[in-house]
Amino acid sequence: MEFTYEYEKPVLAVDAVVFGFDYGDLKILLIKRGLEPFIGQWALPGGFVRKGESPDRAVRRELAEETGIAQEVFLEQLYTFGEPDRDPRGWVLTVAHFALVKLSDFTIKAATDAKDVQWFRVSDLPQLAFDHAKIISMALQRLKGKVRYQPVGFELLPPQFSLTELQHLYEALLEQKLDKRNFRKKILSLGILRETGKTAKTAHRPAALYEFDGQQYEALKSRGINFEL
Amino acid sequence: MEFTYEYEKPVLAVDAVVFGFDYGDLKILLIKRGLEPFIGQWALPGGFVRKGESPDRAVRRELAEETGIAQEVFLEQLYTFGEPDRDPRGWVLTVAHFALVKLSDFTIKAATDAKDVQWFRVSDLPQLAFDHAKIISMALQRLKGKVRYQPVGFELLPPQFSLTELQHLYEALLEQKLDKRNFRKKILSLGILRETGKTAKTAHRPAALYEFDGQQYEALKSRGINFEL
DNA sequence: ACTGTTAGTGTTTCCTTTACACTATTAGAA
DNA sequence: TTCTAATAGTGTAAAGGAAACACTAACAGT
Repeated sequence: MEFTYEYEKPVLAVDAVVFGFDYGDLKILLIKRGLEPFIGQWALPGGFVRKGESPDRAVRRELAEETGIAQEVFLEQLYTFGEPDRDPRGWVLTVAHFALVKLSDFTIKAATDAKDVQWFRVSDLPQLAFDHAKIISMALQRLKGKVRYQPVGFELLPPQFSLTELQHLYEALLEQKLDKRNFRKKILSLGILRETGKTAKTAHRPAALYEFDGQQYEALKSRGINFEL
Repeated sequence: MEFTYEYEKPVLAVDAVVFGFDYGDLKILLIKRGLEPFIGQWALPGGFVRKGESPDRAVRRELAEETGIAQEVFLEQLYTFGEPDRDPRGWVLTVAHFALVKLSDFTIKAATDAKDVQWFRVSDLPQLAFDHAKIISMALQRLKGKVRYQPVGFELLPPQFSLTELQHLYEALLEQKLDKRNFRKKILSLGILRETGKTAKTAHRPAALYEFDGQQYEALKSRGINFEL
């Protein structure tokens, strides 16, 4: 650090807004703080970055430690919050991320250790520590924007799903009802879905289950889509 | 800093990718480094964040100091680069921003002090210090994406401009030729332009000059546009 | 077999996007 | 003063994509 010794340094933290989708509701994973400040309040999962670690790696480590999310998840940097007074402990900068997970993959700690890790409906969030409400609000805005030109929504669904489920997800993200026939036409025309042949078992007509065609999906993700409905 | 003393801290820097537009070319403002490391090489304007300062404020201060850009400019956070080995001095995190400026506003230091502050065509950049090439590449990608759903391009033009100039700008940003008639139809239909009545003076038929309708423009910026051409 | 419940399917209308070529206006030169 | 060079400015038709809309199909459970 030979050229920079004159500058004071901030503490570096990361946070993650983890989105999940369940029975028609968009949800966020929160943790009840066990330490001061804001002890007992709900907060985003996250923590301090260690030396030699990139923010990205730090988030993944924290997610694994705090919530049991170890597998590969969609993770993207959101924004860096650096207002000098955002943390009562002093100068703490946080690089906020947002993640999309398939709730089916893990009923995680949120089930076992259910007291301090919990899913909350986006429409029904508790009071939050720090400036985390602001972070969540920005994450939501970003997710809603993203959905229109990238097929990210799929990251939130189980490996196999019905078109109706997919439609409910988009309706939740876009906050509007969609026409069933137009939606199916559009989605199928993207060419990223494959029929599995399986059907859901229900007390009524069973829905055909679909899955992604990995390659097509990747191609489309980089090329971008125009998803206006 | 009572709860966090156990963590090593990074040095915090900011950088700005400043875009300008001039005679059909998209340009970026670079500074020749006067200090080690990378002395004598071109780099993005930027510097260290001081305690009590937000990254946003730090960028504006650095821009004023290093390039003379004092006025209000469009400035947005781009991405935070935190790879542990990105700076030979040690752990230096940078919050990169991108800015759009009207070249007409200031022939700034880039003219007077021309040796160490200079505009470079995006298509013709020199070798860059640190990971600044990567930062620029991301800024370009972001700008190109943004142009499609926000009328940001206007930030790069002088207060009054002809439709042809505007079209050239969009062609440079989107990297494709546009049809003149369709372009004009689309732009005018947005309702954010106002004819000034003035004309450019040239050696041929003079073009009508337009300016923005401030309110309409703001409304549209927040609502977003769908600018596909 | 009947009921309740959700899955699944096509067509028409409208609007937006695209493709396309000639006339108008000025400065400057002859 | 006329002519030339250079860019500004203008409309329409065809095609493609989005939007609106209602009924039949399949299953579980009674």
